[in-house]
Amino acid sequence: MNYSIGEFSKKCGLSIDTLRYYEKLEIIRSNRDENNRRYYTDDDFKWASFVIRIKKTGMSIKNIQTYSRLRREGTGTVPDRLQLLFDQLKSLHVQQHEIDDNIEFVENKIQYYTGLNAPLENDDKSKEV
Amino acid sequence: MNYSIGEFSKKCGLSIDTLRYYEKLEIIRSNRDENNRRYYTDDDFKWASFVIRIKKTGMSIKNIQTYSRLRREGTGTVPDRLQLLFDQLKSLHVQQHEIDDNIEFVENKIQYYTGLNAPLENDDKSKEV
DNA sequence: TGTTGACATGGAGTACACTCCAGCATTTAT
DNA sequence: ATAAATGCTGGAGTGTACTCCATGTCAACA
Repeated sequence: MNYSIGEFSKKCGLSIDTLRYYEKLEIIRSNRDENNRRYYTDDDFKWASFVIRIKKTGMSIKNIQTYSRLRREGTGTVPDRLQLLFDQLKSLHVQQHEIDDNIEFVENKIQYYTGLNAPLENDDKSKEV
Repeated sequence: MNYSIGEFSKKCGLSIDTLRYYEKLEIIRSNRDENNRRYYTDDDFKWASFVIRIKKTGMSIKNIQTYSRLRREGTGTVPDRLQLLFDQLKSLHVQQHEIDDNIEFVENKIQYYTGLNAPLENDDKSKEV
């Protein structure tokens, strides 16, 4: 099954402009028909789905670009790709702890404002934050 | 204790440019001496510390701007400020779940590549992502 | 007295990740 | 046959949150 850029855009959820942008960055490449129009295959869809999913994890476009290049270079680059994934995983674990901290902070602030706890900063209401 | 912008920058960790930028946005205001030079007080430092901390939770500059305005308007705006905090808390909980999902996804991908599990997508190694 | 050095302002530039547009070609529906 | 829709390219514009720069003022020190 082949898809025009419009069809593929609807299928994968990326805008037409984003697809062209990713192609310029060599992240999601397309094929061309006899009129120079892009078309995409089901394999392209699988790859696009992965790109979208890894992007959702917060991987930067630059790293996704690197990952895409490595993938094009073949199976010999699997260790390099794994490194990118490990880096991403590390970053996610860091974020996870930061989020926990942030939740604690905002909850404390809310408790301060709702008066369930003693004030956290000072007693001068005119200077409260 | 009063601080020049350079001293305050070192004390709070925001660059001089960022302090001036935040002042333009009316987030962290300064006082001026007889030569029109900014100076900051210890109360300003408390407020700046809060701004920096809430920013770390991912609150947008726009919402921090709103929060700052509400604070200037007095204690009557506490419910509005609480609303901003509750919104932020909600956003953090959403992020927390997304991060968990993302960690699961990346871990699975790593397991796929390290061959500890059956392939997750297809068996054609030439098409792997 | 002269030269640092910190500070002032307004405005331009940066990075990221798109998003939009002008101008043109081709395709599809009536 | 023609109008609307879809596609093409290169390049400009957007939003967020700063960051940098040119130019100028002012005070302190050698």
